Amino acid sequence: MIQYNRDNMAELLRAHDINPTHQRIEIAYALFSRQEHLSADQVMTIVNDRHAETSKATVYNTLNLFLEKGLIREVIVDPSKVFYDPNTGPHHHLYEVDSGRLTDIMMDDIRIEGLPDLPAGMETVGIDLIVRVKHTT
Amino acid sequence: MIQYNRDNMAELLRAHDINPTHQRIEIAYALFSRQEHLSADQVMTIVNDRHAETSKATVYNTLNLFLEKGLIREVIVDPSKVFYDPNTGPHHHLYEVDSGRLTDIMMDDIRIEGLPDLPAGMETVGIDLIVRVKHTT
DNA sequence: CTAGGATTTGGACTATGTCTAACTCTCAGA
DNA sequence: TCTGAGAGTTAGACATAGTCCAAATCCTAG
Repeated sequence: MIQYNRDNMAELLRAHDINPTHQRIEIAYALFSRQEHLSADQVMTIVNDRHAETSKATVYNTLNLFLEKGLIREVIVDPSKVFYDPNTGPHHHLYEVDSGRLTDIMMDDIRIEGLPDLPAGMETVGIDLIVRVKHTT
Repeated sequence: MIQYNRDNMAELLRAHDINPTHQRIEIAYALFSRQEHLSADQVMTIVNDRHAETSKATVYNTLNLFLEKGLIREVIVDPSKVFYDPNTGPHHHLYEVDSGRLTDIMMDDIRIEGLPDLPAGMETVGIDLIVRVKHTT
């Protein structure tokens, strides 16, 4: 089990061709240390917990940079906000529609069969499987 | 093949326990006659094509009412807007990330196996499978 | 024709996310 | 040590999807 710290993060960023600045390290640390799905808003709250030091623009810039560089993945399940997922391996998602909680489903056992061939001239970017659940009251 | 017209729509609405008003009929007709995935914005443009006669508030009210009553389904693939799908049967979606086009995958042959059991006290609301593709070039 | 509930409306409002121009930081070179 | 250029950050204005609300309008039963 890897312990995440700021030094780790700097290496991780460099490995992805990202110049590791203070803000970027903090944002990466927020995501990777908790291995959770966070919205931009949540990232900003966490990073600015003690002293406000990172602006909204930087949070969005950074998350989009991380996306481009393949460091994180975005998960689109809620029309009102995007979640960012530090786990870029193949896996799927369980979304609790009433609480808004989003968790991983490990993919090892899931098989999707019978997908039709793609139209010519297209290639797959990704396959997202989202299981939406709610609490039975 | 069913021909969709305004009278059909009124019946359809009544069958779903919705009072068929002019605006609701027009909005339902826009969705069902073309069997396409439309955003709220597109619905509004279509309905107000000749003379502006339906307000933004009504479009949103109505789409949300249709959703509640199970007449249509929402498809969340793009962080910037929700699509509404008149096809409520079980099927999945193909999303062209570069063009923004969203189409159905009509295969009944798709099988998803190996899904883990749900945590106790939860029930499935729906399973969304989205295949994201882009044009090769 | 009328009253009252259902529906629609314009416009104000909220929230997520983008853009821009100014500012700051870093670091290589003199 | 100083300098300046490029990269990064910032506040705040802006864009846009969607919600909310009080007032106006539209049925429909009587």
